[in-house]
Amino acid sequence: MDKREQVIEILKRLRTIYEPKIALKFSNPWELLVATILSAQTTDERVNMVTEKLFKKYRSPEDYLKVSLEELEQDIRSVNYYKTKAKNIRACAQIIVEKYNGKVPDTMEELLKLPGVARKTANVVLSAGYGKNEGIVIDTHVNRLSKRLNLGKEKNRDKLEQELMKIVPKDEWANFSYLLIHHGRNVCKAKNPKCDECILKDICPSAFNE
DNA sequence: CTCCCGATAT
DNA sequence: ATATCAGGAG
Repeated sequence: MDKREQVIEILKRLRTIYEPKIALKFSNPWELLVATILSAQTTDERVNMVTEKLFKKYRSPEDYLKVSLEELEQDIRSVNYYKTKAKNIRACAQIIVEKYNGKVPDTMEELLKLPGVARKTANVVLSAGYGKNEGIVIDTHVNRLSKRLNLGKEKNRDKLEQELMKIVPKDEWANFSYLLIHHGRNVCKAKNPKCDECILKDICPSAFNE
């Protein structure tokens, strides 16, 4: 079985147990951008807890500019790196209000110019926010599972993304990312993966062999 | 490579 | 106590 066929089989199986959707809660691209910035090194569950209150208090990018940086920091204090993230969210809001008329950009090029936004965050906004398949979301889970499943071996995340883009059908790029992320959180965990109950164990080179 | 620097699981 | 969590910037 070559890698392309292996990917098809993996997608088929994971689709029977997960929805290929992002777990972050949001109702527009701006909220998605904020939630994704908050999600760095933080579980989606915690981000959703924070944003549930946050999005009621701050409705638009302008609202984030009306309060002090310290107040925004306190409102997101339970996520990791809250000071850096508060600064980045504020700076994003400023740029989006001034340069983009309050609308989050919908191209990779423009998104990458925003502070605190690299390819991972940009790919999330493009795929989950605008329905565009520009690339593959490479987060800690996609990175780990790709290596365990022997789909890619590049250490550099941008190179791994290029490697995976060659073996995953383009119309499945977004689905691939979100299915692997769900599986990474629930079964194929960084520590103590549950290989015995894994739906992929018979085709995984790393099963029971960590 | 280091810094950022909270909450939770083990 | 320590590893890890939907990372990115300097």
